[in-house]
Amino acid sequence: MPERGVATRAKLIAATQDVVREIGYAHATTRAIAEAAGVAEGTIYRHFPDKVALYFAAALDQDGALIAEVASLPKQAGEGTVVGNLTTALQRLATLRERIIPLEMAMRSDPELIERRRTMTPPLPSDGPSPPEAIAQYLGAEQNLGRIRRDVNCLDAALILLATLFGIGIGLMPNDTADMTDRNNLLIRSAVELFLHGLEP
Amino acid sequence: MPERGVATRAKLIAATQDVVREIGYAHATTRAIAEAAGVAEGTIYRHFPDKVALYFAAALDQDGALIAEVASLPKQAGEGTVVGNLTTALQRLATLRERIIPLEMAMRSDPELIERRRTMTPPLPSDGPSPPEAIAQYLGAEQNLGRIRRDVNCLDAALILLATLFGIGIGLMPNDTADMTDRNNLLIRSAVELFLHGLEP
Amino acid sequence: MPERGVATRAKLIAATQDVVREIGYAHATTRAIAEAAGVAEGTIYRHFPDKVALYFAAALDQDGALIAEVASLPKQAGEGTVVGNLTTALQRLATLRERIIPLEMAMRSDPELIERRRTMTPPLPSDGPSPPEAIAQYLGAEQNLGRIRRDVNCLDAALILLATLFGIGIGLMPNDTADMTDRNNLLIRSAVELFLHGLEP
Amino acid sequence: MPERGVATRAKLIAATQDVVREIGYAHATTRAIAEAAGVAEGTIYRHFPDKVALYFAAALDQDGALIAEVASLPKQAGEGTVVGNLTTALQRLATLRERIIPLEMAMRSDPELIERRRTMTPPLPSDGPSPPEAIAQYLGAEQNLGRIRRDVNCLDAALILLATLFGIGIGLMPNDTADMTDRNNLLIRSAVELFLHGLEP
DNA sequence: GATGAATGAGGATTCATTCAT
DNA sequence: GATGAATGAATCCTCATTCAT
Repeated sequence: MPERGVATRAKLIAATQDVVREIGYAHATTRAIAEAAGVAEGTIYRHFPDKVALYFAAALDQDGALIAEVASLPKQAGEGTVVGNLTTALQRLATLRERIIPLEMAMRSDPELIERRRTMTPPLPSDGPSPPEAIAQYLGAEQNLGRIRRDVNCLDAALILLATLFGIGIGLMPNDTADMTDRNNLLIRSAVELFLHGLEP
Repeated sequence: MPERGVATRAKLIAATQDVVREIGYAHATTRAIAEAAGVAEGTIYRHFPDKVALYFAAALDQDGALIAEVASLPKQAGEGTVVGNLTTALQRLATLRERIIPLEMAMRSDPELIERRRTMTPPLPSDGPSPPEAIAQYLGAEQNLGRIRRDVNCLDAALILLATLFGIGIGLMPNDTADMTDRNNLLIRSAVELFLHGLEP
Repeated sequence: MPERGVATRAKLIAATQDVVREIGYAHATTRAIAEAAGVAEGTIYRHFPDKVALYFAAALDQDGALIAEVASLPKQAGEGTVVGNLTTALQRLATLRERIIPLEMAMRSDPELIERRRTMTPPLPSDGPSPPEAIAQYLGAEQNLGRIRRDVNCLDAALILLATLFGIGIGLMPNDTADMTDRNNLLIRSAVELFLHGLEP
Repeated sequence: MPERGVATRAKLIAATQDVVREIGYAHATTRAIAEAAGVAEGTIYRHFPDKVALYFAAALDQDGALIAEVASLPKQAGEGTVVGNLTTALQRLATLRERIIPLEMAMRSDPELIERRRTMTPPLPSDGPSPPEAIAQYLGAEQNLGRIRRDVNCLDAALILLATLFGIGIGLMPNDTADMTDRNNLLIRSAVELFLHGLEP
């Protein structure tokens, strides 16, 4: 049975994700977040010491889900096709991160958040590989199976794949497309195919 | 020789780029910008109708330089290697955009700026292809020369390359490296090589 | 043997005195007081209608003890020395009031408390003389015994003695002394001696 | 010719003294002070870094006048009567401090202000003796002239006199008298006479 | 009696913008 | 053109108080 305030905390995290996505990090005020969560402004401070702590909770909210998602990737080495495995994994990551992309951007561009993250006690000992690690492990396993070129640095390749995913997620491209999710999933597949087959004939 | 006001305008734009990079878009106040520019706060409003206009001027400041930079790319088709041509071009873009990456992020994630950009009169009739267009043209030319696979959508490939560049520029990767520029240039080269040769054996 | 609620009430009063002394009247929040008392914030309102009532209870808490302390003073007229009798009485008052000096200051300088006190029903029919009255009575008795000059207004003298005591208690003097209580007791004795013997040769 | 904001600064200091006296230190909000000064709330922060700095400026506002007032006291040794000299000096001090007594109390009872004062850079090298020093010097000079007993510690006596003045100023006595200033001046004279002649016959 | 989550008015402070100089 | 004092709405946060448990 959930204690009295667990639901409120969850509402605040969801509201933060929604508000930052809808009106932007710079305009996501405590007032707007409280209103979206359907609680009083003061209630925020019963659950989080300050606004930045709420941002962090909202941004890291799905870290567990992300890690769980990619944890199984290395085991898939040898099954199906490399393109298929990576495309599926990246598309799932993209879906999971859709809500928090603006928060991730803020955490990477706002020096206040960067510093805070640096000095923050890590939330959990993270019982699984992070996305870049998991992808690098998967690529390494495929390398051993001969399905990936031997002269490739797997960690760099994983980072580059994720950088591409991030760039696509931000909507680097002219974003007047109606269904952004579909468009992005197509681009992710194209990107993976390009990465695998190469541009050269 | 620039008149008095022109120099002030340039100082404000440079100060905006510096301040946004150093303390973040959300914390870049008019006071901080004016101080960095060495002018009084009120002076901002002699050159720009409001703060958002200053952001735009700062963010689009180097659009001309970017366009000039990539304009020559299509003409290089057939010369040197594809990897070399793209690597050089992307590294130059990265260098030019280093100052304004945080502003670009803000312009893509802050709905206020997105809307403002939508309703803004385009600054110049854009006397050249934009970076994605130029890269797509280059890839198309190489395709005609047989140096790029025929079954590749050149515009998508260009967008994916730029998304990767953007993701790298944001510092998606653990950014504890001292010389970020060198690290990024290496990653850009790796990314281009991956894109060209593919991961598959 | 006190019931459950009586002990809680006492804890709240003691906590209020402690907290006001430690962090100041202006910063003594209900949260801090409840925490110091080891009870929940809501519990305060089970014992007092509001925070001001708690302040009053804490400030007047030792009025009974003060009155009891000075009640015996007039009877001492003629015994020992005047200096000794007054010094002992004032030092005892100082000790008793040590805990509540900041609350007394607040009750004399915060118009909200002053007004509230004015309209408050007097807590007890005051079964004894107040400190100024008791001291004045004592001085009058000594006057009759010829140990105090006849041309002295005893009530004024008592008020002045207490004003001095209050000024000393506030720590008017440079308060870097380690043991403030000892220093104050010495000053009280010096003050009484000055008052009695006079500065003139 | 006073610069643009000197008058505003003075208005803010006067308003702070008035508001703290009228509604108490704990209720003297920036809003109330700004309103009393006839300026916008934000204007406070153009002249003072924060509210505490404004309190300090208001509390120390008349330190120069106080020091100037007592500076001449030691030179009066031997002139007139000791009672007259001290009474006049103390009554003048009382008048000068009337506006700031509540602020002085706050500065002595609020740990935040005490700490701030401790770490504050002294406003001026204070080109004169402080009130306790000046009074002690005066008493010492009279001692040399034989008008004060030799076995008296002049600094302690000065501190005790000022403690009495402070206690009287706070209104330790039942403060329902209409004209508090007159009543206080009478008490000050009585206190000085008591101090000089002593209570003993 | 006791709790502590929730409240929302109010607090200090910031900030984009204006305007007299 | 340039200044910087003034503005006041808006921001983050606090706090006395209430109430369902």
